[in-house]
Amino acid sequence: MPAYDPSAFPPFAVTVDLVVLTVRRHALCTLVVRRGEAPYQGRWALPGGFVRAEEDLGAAAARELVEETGLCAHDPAAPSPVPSNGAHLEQLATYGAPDRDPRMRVVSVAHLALAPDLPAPRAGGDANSARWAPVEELLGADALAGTAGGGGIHTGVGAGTSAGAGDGGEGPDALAFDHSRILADGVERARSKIEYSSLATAFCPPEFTVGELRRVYEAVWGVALDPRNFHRKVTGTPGFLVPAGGTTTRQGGRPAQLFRAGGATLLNPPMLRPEV
Amino acid sequence: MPAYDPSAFPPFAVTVDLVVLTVRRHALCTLVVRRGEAPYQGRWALPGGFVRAEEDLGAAAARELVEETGLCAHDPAAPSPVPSNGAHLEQLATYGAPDRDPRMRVVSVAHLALAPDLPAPRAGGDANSARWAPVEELLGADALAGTAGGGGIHTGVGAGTSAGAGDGGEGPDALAFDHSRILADGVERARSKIEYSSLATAFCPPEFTVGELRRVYEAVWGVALDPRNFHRKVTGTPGFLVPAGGTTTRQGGRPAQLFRAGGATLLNPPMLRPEV
DNA sequence: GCAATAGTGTCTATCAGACAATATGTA
DNA sequence: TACATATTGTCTGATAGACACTATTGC
Repeated sequence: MPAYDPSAFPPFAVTVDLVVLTVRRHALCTLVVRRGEAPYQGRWALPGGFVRAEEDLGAAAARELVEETGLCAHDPAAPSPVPSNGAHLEQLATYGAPDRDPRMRVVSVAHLALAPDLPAPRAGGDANSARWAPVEELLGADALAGTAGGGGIHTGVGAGTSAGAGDGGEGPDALAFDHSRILADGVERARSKIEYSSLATAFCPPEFTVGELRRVYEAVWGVALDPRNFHRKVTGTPGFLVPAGGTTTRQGGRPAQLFRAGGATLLNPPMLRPEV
Repeated sequence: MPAYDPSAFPPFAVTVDLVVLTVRRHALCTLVVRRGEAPYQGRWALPGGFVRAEEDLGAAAARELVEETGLCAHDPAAPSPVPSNGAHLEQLATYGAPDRDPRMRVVSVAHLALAPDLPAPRAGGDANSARWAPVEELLGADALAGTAGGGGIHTGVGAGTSAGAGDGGEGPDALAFDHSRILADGVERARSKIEYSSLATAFCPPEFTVGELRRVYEAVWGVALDPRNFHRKVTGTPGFLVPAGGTTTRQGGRPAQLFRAGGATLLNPPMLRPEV
């Protein structure tokens, strides 16, 4: 089989970037690393790196994830009996505007990872070069208000994906490259996907309480939910939660039942995100 | 600004592939072209091509779309008063398994296009090299049954996106490369997105009747819907449909009111897809 | 008249949203 | 005791699903 004529197509570099989300102290946070070199030297950016020559895109994202956080990616396609540990990892979208990297033509396949609250990040041991940043701080309050950008619900990355600057503003605190837009798209994906899937459990430890799960929804959506209706909804949806047996008082107050994520991945009918 | 050291990263070719969907004779159909060269010579494949050196990903997809169908892509991000003509175009997912093309490392950014029923395709004038193929014929009946594959609702392209063979079988009628999987992902995206958005109107001409819109839903979902409840739902959702003024009898029977797509893009509450 | 489609009215079961009271821990 | 959280019950409004009938065209 002859190879392509190399002059027939332009060469690209392909990278993966990671939107790693977690819930810390009632706030949705994402992992950012400080850039050590130009361009955007000293600015915060999403973690990422080059895809290797014989490496699958998902494998590259999983490798970057373990390098940055120590988290083992949990492949939702693989038949694993229980979400052992590991984070949820899925492809988000691909960003390839010609001028998104001033050095050369780079196409980045962004991935979205959801993880339980973690110890402080360790980026090569340098404590000052990686941190969990509240999403609100990076994107501005308008991003919390809901479907602000053109994103709409779900993965609706329209043709505008590669269009210009991000929603998160262009100030000196904005993320490097087009990472503000990537982050905004990832956050919107997470917000919409917890509506109709059991993905919110990916933010929780293996065993968790109904209240902890509710606080995940409240942090991701930025709203307050009625504890009674929430309890009725999640315990009444077949396959969403299965009792783990024990109780815990780690949240204070009356002991709460512990649950594990059930086998159901799709919620029907979905959780309803309050209007505004 | 120094360029990267070329030895620091492997070279990739980047392509766009198109899942162009339409509704023809009560069936969901997709555009396929016959391959003229190895590999997979003579097999049907999704249309696509290389991204040019200074070209945005969405622009490359729009260019391929107009080349293959003559359709002008309608950018949902642009503030156009009315969906003039043109098809809906959005990014779908990216496929980059190392062995997906035996000749070299190719990463393909798949896009999804939705269009009204069109005249027969014209692929360079060769009538025998392009056609509208019923999706059911390409993917098998199981794909019509609903959320068969690992896809789940929405764009939930999990980490399994780049995993091996497609759902559509490996028989001699299967599409080239991993295009069966790409098609399956695109179909699932369309099926889920018409639930909660007004995207079904992208399958209709600029002016259409409630019955025509209902037949779009029935073709895409592969189910029968109650005409009365459907009529109540779509006419009762603010901003979904606006009366165009006239009537038509092109479907036979009593004249039906004509509508245009309203400004609303998100449907709240969504259309409910019947449970199998 | 017959066939085909369009359009409307009603009943019911289900469910989301709004509300308060009690239970059981820790400080 | 004071406090914090968990857990359960009820009412009401909105709506999806099921169902039958009339309206208006072309043949």
